[in-house]
Amino acid sequence: MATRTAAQQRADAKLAYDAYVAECPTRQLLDRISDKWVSLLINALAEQPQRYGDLSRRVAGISQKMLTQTLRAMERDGLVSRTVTLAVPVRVEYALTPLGRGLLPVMRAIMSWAEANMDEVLAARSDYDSANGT
Amino acid sequence: MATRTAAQQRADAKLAYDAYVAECPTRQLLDRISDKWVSLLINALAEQPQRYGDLSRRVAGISQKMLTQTLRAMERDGLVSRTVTLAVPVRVEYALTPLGRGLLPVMRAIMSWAEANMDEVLAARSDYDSANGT
DNA sequence: CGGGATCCGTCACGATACTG
DNA sequence: CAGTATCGTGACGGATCCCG
Repeated sequence: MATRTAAQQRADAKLAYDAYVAECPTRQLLDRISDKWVSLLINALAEQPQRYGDLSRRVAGISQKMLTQTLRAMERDGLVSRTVTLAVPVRVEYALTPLGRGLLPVMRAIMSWAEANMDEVLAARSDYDSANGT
Repeated sequence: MATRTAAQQRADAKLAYDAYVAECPTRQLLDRISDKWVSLLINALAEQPQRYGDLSRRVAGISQKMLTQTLRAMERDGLVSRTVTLAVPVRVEYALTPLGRGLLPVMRAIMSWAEANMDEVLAARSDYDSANGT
């Protein structure tokens, strides 16, 4: 329970002391989209609707906790749908909603940029590192 | 020193256990871009080059620690430049590099999507919340 | 003074174990 | 198979101090 509550109170706190957020509510959404796991999950689900275990393997680095937590948050925001098929092994399938699917072009744009400029970033990175010794 | 080291070891650890990352190095970049503060700072710096204190006020919710840390990471990746003008009060100005400026269209796309679909997300959110009671 | 490093408390995260 | 509960670590925010 502490998980979502914590995220919530951070958002609330921000709204309280950050006028910039208040006059531009899209910051909340940008925060949600700018989540590491959200972007990965959206891309994963873009290929096809997938089950919990599939996503767990597809994204690989994610823990069950964060997978559940992120999936819940995305479901709450209407980005993904959660379909439970009651069977002997319970089957839960996650899929992108039309709303979530609308994020795909944006995600693809990010991926494209990353692919195109990866080497430049790597160069800058090693450059910076060599300048700082360690 | 623990700051950059931490970010480093996370990246290293990921490369070690995540095969999906290995075959698609753009994931590292997506991680960097998908950072909450990075996106806000890019947007802030897009308007104009700004000093440390300006950014601190502009982004508001950010702590000095995270501001410095994120700025360093972005500088390392060649997204921003750090110019120190030696004067009585030291003047440090941060600006987007051409590489970082290339991220602007993507960021603007995200912002546009957020603006366009904000109400839908909010609706889904309250819908979900009312279904869950608390 | 402005820029930033350091210390500390807290909370979010990751790994593991357990349940329906 | 899909999740929840528990626990340890470390990342983050806040305050303080330092340096040019």
